[in-house]
Amino acid sequence: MVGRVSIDELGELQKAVMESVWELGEGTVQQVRDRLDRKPPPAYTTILSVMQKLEKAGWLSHRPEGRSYVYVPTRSRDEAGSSTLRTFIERVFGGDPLLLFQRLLDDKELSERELSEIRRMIDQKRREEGRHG
Amino acid sequence: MVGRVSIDELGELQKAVMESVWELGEGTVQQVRDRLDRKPPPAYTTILSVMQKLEKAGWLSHRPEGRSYVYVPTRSRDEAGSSTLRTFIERVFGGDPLLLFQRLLDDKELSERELSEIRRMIDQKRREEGRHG
DNA sequence: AACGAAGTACTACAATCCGTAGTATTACAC
DNA sequence: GTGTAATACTACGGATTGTAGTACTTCGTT
Repeated sequence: MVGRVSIDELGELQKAVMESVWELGEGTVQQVRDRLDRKPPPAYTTILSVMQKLEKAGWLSHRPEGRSYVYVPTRSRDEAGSSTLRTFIERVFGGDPLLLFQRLLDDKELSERELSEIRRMIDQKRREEGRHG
Repeated sequence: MVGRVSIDELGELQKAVMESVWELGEGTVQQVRDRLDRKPPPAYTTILSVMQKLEKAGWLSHRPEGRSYVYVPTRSRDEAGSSTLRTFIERVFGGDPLLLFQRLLDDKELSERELSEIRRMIDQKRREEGRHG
């Protein structure tokens, strides 16, 4: 089952672990465990298991360092967010990003500032692409 | 457990059933079953169970009509998409729609047409809100 | 060379969810 | 009343998640 591409297909703890690893850049089981602040801190082996499963699922890889393993995300938080967004648009909006955007506009209380910010982003993007039509 | 708000928290069959009901507007178990085209069509009672669970979870309601029940979505496809988007932005982008939008821009191969379409949507929205700044 | 500490590997298990459907029951048509 | 179609109720196997124990390895220290 190496195919969990989307962040929201992860369980709560799994997601929290991934967030920690992303924040840390990379980290050992201990470091991740310390960073999570959960009511009763999960056992070391719990976090270990979760991370091993995340590795099996393709979210993490590891390298030995000293006596322990340093776990590294296979994708940046951004990349993960991207595929998550992609599959989300696929699933919920039939693959059409414009539908998503329309819903975004209709739904959210976007301030005037945010609206102009979005326009600015678009113009920026246009400049990057070297087209001004 | 009445609180599954987001479409992507549904299972595959559950989602397919919801889509069918949305497409039909409303429908009986039979109608939904006929509309799904699955390799071996699931047993009538399977669809029935699924729909009963969906009702318990708040996605459907029903009214008696003739000998059977007509199931009705509690929310339109659009409304469901909206809450799904909301929870998605919450989960994946920390609640910031601009982050989502930025990722959308970075990610997707948006054509010039789509970009101007988006600008048009924004301007439209602005007019609706009666502000032009 | 033996011991202890720290870490990993492997295994397990309860809860929950999903798909799946059988069986029992009800209600209407004839 | 008999049969048919529908619903209600119950069950169950597989998967996933969180949870962690136990056993094994490895390295530093004595």
